Amino acid sequence: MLSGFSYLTMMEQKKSFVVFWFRRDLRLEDNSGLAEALASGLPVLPVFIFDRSILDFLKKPDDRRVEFIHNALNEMHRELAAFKSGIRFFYGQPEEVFSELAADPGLKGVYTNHDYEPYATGRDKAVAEILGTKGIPFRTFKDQVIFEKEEILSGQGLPYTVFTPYSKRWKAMLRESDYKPKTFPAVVHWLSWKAEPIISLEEMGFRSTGSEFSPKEISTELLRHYGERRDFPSLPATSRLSVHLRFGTISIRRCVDMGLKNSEKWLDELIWREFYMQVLWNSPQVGEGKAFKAPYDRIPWRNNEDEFQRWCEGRTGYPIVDAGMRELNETGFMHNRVRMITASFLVKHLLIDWRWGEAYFAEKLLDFDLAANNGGWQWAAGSGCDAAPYFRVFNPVLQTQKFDKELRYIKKWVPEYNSLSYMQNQVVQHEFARERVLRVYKEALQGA
DNA sequence: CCTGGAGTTGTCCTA
DNA sequence: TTAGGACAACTCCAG
Repeated sequence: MLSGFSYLTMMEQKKSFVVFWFRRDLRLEDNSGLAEALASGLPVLPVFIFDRSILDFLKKPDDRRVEFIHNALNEMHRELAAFKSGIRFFYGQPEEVFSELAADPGLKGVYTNHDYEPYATGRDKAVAEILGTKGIPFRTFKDQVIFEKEEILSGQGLPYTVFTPYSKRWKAMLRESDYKPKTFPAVVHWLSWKAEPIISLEEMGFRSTGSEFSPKEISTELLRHYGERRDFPSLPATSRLSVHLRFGTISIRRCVDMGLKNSEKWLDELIWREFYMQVLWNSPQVGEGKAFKAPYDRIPWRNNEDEFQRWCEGRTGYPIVDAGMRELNETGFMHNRVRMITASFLVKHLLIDWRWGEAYFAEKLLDFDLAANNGGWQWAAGSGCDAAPYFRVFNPVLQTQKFDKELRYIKKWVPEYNSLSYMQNQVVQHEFARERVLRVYKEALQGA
């Protein structure tokens, strides 16, 4: 669906312009590629493509992520109206879109930010080739991370596979680098054109869920207490910025600045994000269903469908596990501590393949990010890069005593936690499951 | 090449 | 009641 494009072609034929292509960087401020496009001196036409090959893959019409993206774009679209401009929206395949765009002799370049996932790199390569045949430069920039790809290497020149030395090196490099916000030139030229309203969710087969999105402000007060409060799921003590970092509605440079000033612990979380991104970049097989540590692919998973269903729906009979799954199902978010508990439970207590859990989280999480989700699941399963040792089995009861002693979180999501029928219906007994997983892992990994 | 310290988030048993 | 070690070695990484 490329309608409306011919108007632009006719109007702009005489005039040179460049395109800025938004993807995971849905903001106008401190946006590397956008700042570069504006610095080109030519009028900038902002473009967004609702990518059919991604949208057609999504299962449900009420997808919170599509709605989030839609909202973020609409906001920028309205801001750009003040400049008599707006985002040019497309609904289709990126290759098709750029074949059409490249037909305009006025197009002098396409600017965008680096996107590191396997699908994205393939897509960008194809787009670069299409543009290349017309002699149109495709210029891409680092924006969503401080350090990317192979910028952080060990003394042996290899990518790190252990977090702590990686983070030390990351912090040392930060001290010598310029991570300041990318500012616009004094005079900016947006392409002036008669922009149309954003394509509706309904036109693309989606509908609004009415979800409320977390604010993208960071409270310095929250960050100052982050280290000591972040593990308690009943407290509003985490930043809730994961979704904004996922879609680029907030700048990583601004976050790092806040972390440096207010919370080393939170800064570490931002470094974890980059750590897992570089793991995926340097070991792309982890994104294709492979265990980072190959011997872990020998584990004979039980993969009981009924038990998996109970885990998905929050009916395991373990209140802290069920609370987490219900929070996820109802809101598209789950507190970090509870992500670990639910993941450990699926993999260790139920002996279900971590890929099943990874796929379920991928479908449900508003802040879903391939690198972080895969890294987290492989960490929980023990199969990952810098994984938890396999004999570390979370005890749901002890975790509750430590992190939800007053049962506030549990009562919110599992009000029937105290009923006899609920308590008598545990999917598996902890002691039994613990001994079973230790035995199965040990046997599978023997001689590895 | 060698050396040695260290490794996100835990649990359980023993003394 | 509480502190310490086992759990499993292994590999990473800096010096």
